Amino acid sequence: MNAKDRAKYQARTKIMKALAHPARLLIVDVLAAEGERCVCDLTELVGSDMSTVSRHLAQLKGAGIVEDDKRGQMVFYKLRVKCLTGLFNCIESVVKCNANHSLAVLSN
Amino acid sequence: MNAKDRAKYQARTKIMKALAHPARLLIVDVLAAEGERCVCDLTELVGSDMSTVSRHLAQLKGAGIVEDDKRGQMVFYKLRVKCLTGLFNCIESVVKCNANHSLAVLSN
DNA sequence: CGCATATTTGGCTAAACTTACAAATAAGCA
DNA sequence: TGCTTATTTGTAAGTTTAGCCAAATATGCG
Repeated sequence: MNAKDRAKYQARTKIMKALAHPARLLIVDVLAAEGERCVCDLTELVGSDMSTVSRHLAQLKGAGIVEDDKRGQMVFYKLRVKCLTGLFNCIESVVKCNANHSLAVLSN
Repeated sequence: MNAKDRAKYQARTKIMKALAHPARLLIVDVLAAEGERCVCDLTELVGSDMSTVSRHLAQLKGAGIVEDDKRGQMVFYKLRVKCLTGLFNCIESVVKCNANHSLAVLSN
């Protein structure tokens, strides 16, 4: 594999890693459904320390998934890309496929 | 957030984590393009120790993304789901969006 | 059976990730 | 300015992950 391909997979990996955490998936889900939210709202939603949530948001931002907008003393985050629906549909289909498979195994 | 939602995000996270590694993304890409491959082929492709590749494959299998089929002394892996294209399209659009943004920043 | 090949697993180390608390920064308001 | 609130950052501890080598397992073949 050449350097260009390696860079391609590294770039993809950064995005996948940013999404590979329950709190961050929850945040993305909420932002997709409801538009922008401040850190304080997301902190309450996630239920972790605000510093932890802030770091989760920094990671999503670093991957280019969200963008922030400071207004007054609050910082609002929103999605930067619109395609997340397709991505989650795929993940969900894997989840469902796994569930079906588990049921099939149980019924043997 | 209730227990059901928590389980939902945990299940999604498992799948995202399984895909959050350059070697595993490469493997999935190749399997999507070329169908099944044995561990030996994938080992050469990835360029790591066979034991490492075997563990990558185990993780993909554990997440329900691939399935294995032992024939003789070789084990063949193939994708278990077909939706990966949509998922990669999304990731790629984030990558491209990031690249465009970087260019825009550079040209300021 | 005895040997070679393909794959997985055990064990270990180094690196990365997650998290909370405390301290620093920034903005609004009296 | 001094105080309060919102957010980020420094730091440290605990957990997870990645990687390799060596050993175990499984299959095929003479």
